[in-house]
Amino acid sequence: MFSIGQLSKQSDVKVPTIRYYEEMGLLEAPHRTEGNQRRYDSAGLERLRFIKHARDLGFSIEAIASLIELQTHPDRSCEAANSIAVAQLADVRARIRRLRALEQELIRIADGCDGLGTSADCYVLASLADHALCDHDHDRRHD
Amino acid sequence: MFSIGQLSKQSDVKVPTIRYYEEMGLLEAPHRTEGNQRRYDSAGLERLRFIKHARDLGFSIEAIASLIELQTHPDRSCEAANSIAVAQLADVRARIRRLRALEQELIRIADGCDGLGTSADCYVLASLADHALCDHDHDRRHD
DNA sequence: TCTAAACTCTCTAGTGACTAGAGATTCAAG
DNA sequence: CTTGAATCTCTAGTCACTAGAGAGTTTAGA
Repeated sequence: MFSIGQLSKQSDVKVPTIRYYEEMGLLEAPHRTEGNQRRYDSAGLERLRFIKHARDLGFSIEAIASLIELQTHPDRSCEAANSIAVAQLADVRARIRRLRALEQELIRIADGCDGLGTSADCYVLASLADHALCDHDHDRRHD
Repeated sequence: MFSIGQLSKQSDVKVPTIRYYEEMGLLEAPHRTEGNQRRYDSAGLERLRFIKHARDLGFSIEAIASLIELQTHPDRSCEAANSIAVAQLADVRARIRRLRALEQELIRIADGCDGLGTSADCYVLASLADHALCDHDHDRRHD
């Protein structure tokens, strides 16, 4: 039996975050002591590690909830799990593409300025002021 | 003279976002009509485009505030502007690195599952449950 | 057994950069 | 002068936490 603090250490998830996951329905509410403190068993730890790993891979809480749903029904098809993973991969790849475009743009901007002049003729500031100095458009939504 | 709606169209920034930028101190509070509506001049539009462009490049509101500070003091050294841009570039590159690691991991996970089996022996779920199936560690903070 | 330190409880509020909506007012076109 | 679109302020919601207050509980040592 673990206290929430012990669970936190074993899983590398902070205590308030564990309570948050419980509130979000990702973690089952564990037993309580007479004094109302949470006590977890190893199943709880396993579940938390699953959540942590999925969060580290960038899955949303919602996606994780779906994955857990599947996990608790071993007889179901894993089609849904597969498509969640594939969607996550596509999302990561789209972010990488956008960030690479930003990287190019920022290289151009940063290289144009050595930081030695005055801000009146700073290429960084000029580039931001005048979109025409850009090579191409850039969208938002890169994070 | 533009209304906030016209400014919005010219800049491709939504109306509530313009008001938000004003509240955050990025945009000067413009003149008002007798009926209390905002009226902007072309300087306001220019400023807003600067902000939009910087946001598109991923600069934080705080970083943009610093850049604007510099912009309004043309005699100052642009060292700070340069280092903000360089820091932003470093940040983008760090994110790309993390996302690439995630991409590899997700490829491995998604490839291990064709979606045809049951969730009991789904490689996606197994991978998430058992961190040992991973090639390496992955951090959070990728977005 | 007592005490003190460490831990845990619930609750509220804050983060960043917006977005959504209510309800009231103002503007511009016909 | 009317009507409909635009604008105003204000509050609350988003996501995934994080921080802090103030009260109660557990545990290790004396």
